[in-house]
Amino acid sequence: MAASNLVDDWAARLRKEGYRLTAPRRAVIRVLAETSTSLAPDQILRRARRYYPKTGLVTVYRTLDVLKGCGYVRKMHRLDGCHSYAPASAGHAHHIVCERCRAVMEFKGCDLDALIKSVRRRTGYLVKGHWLELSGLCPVCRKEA
Amino acid sequence: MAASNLVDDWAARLRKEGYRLTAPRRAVIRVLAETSTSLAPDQILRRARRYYPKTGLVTVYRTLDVLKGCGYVRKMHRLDGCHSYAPASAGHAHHIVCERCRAVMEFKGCDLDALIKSVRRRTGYLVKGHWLELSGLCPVCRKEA
DNA sequence: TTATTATTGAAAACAATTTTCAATAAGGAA
DNA sequence: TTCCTTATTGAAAATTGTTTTCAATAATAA
Repeated sequence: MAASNLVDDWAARLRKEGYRLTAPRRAVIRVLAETSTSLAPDQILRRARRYYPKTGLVTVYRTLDVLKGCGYVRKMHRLDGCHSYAPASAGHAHHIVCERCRAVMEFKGCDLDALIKSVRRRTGYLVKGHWLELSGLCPVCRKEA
Repeated sequence: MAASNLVDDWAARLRKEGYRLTAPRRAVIRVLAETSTSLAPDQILRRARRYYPKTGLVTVYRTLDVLKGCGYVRKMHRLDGCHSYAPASAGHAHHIVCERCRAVMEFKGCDLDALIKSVRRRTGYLVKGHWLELSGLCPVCRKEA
């Protein structure tokens, strides 16, 4: 989906949920809707300031919270820290992240049913949720490697 | 594997890698080898102090680093923060965590080959790694629910 | 246009982790 | 067993990342 449509969709949802669409908030939303890489708060801030120079770091965090609540962004997890966020679409999906350039892409259909059943049998746990994130090289970095 | 054997194994490996086996370090190792739940640094500290009362928080962090490097502990990831660690065994494995009591259990055999191939086909990414963590209710909490 | 109140961002506070540095102790060599 | 080397320690300080405070501003409904 094109970023500008994403921004509009997200904006409409936030408005519907009672949030106000301020300029700084829009700037942050736009950065997140447009990105093709995972971004940490300070990166989001720097980019948002291109659209609204007075954007504050706190607004970045607050807007991330709001967007997380709506399911529009998801936190990424890495061995060296879990500080980045990537856009997420509706429904159940996961991300694959490029180890090199941080490009992210979402995919659906994790197909973990068989594994979940097997783990349940082996451990006795009732499995209610899962976290899955793939990593590797994106098409661009693959070509350069 | 019994915790005392784990402690011995871990100690021997650390010694072999040139680390010294100090009393505080042993206390931390023991806590991590014995735990059946994921533990945050401050929790580890509190327990380690039962074995060696002068243990410092910094030693907890340092020992965690060392054990992570050896593959003996793994960081757990949660929506409300990624601060906990759980024991990990050699080879490729993942954890399932109880949402209620934080009990953790490791399982092998993630069987993601088919998914990885599918994602590769769909995204063009070369998949080189993955992170998987299951959550749910452990056998004990299941019975109480 | 006015009023309400959500939102802002700088500064401060908080939370988690890492670094500094003098003191201590593990462990190897003699 | 003793001595020496140096890894390790932990309190304090510093750093990093995030949240709270609060006066000012701005979105938006009436």
